[in-house]
Amino acid sequence: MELSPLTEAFVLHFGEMGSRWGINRTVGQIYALLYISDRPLPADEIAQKLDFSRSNVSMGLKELQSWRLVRLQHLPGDRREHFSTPDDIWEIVRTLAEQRRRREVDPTLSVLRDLIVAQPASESDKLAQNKLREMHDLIELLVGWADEVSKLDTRELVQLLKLGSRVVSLLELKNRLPVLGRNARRRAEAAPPGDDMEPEF
Amino acid sequence: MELSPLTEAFVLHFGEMGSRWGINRTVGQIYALLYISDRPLPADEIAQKLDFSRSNVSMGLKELQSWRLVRLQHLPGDRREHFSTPDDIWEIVRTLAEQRRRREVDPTLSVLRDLIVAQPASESDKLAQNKLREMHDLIELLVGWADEVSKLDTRELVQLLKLGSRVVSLLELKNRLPVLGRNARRRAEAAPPGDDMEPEF
DNA sequence: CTGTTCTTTCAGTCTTTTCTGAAAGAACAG
DNA sequence: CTGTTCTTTCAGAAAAGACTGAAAGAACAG
Repeated sequence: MELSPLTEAFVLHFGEMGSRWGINRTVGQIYALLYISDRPLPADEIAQKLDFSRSNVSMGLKELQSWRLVRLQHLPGDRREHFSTPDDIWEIVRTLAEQRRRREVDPTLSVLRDLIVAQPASESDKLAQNKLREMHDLIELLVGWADEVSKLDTRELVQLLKLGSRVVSLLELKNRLPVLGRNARRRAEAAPPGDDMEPEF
Repeated sequence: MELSPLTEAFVLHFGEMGSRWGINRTVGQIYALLYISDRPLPADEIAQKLDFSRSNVSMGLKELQSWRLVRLQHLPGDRREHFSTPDDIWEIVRTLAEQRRRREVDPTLSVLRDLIVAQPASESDKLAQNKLREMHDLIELLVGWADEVSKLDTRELVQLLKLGSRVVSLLELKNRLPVLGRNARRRAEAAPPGDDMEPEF
């Protein structure tokens, strides 16, 4: 591996973490290298820097492309394909969330729904179905939230995250002054129609 | 596997998902079985139901205990140890988040910090350090947020999640009427000291 | 076309991880 | 103590997953 010690440390750690999150070590290292590089890299250079076979890199890049995590581009005067990560790290997070959802969360919700509506074969199946419903509702709540906030632009999202749990006191303010809250919200830009509070708030 | 079709389907899917999230399939299945069961199960019963060796179950339970995801209890008149998951699914989510953070996120932040303060060996190391700083700050923002909201009780948390991105309009209301917002917030219970808005809001 | 350069595929090998059975250890009832 | 029941450990077997080299495929310049 012919990398600066800094890059090497990052790449190795990231590969390790990847394998703990269900991503193969090689793929994690390739991604880390692309992320930390200041320019798009061609596959043969990745292979050489990480000391993997060229074919392994090809497969890793294929995997990363299927996750939409890397961009392919051609540089003038070079026939090779060059790969890079998005410049905006928030875009990476959004992509990751979106893909995990599509690949793992949605299929899980679908399985849970099927099992919840299935005819229970016993009393204990009925109890089990209650548990599954609880899990289903929780996951749906979380992905619903994720959907909502992923619509925000980065500035708003950061603001929201920085506010953290203190947002709850805003909520309480709103509950205490419902009329003011509503009117003010009507004035807010970008409020889509049908966006009213749910009854329980 | 001597399980009702419903349980079997759930256990198999959960095992599959586990392996995509860096959790071994067996461990995922054991957890799924404990979750869906309406009573604590002893290890030998798990082994028999899932058709694993008794020793495999022992190792799986050890793993789950190290994640604090299962509870061990003794039933009167039975010498065997019985295992169960918490009744409150939100507690499971909190534990999972806490443990992943302790095991993966914190070590990553620590590596990133080390690399960011290291002496760069080149111009390109300096650029790399900027990228690492960006990643570090993003992760810190996310875990800071997670810390904050995990302090909320379940009712508040659900309320917040249901509100989704609409919370942004509350934020905007607050920005527009800062004095009112502040006064109202002072009145809110459970507002810890030093809880003022950051200057940028 | 032809030759060159780059990319992908895949069968087989190698590595890592998971799983098992056997044996040792622990807890306790009698 | 002793025997019984339950649990853990661990070396090796089995399975899964990752990686490679060789060969085929694709893109294009001349």
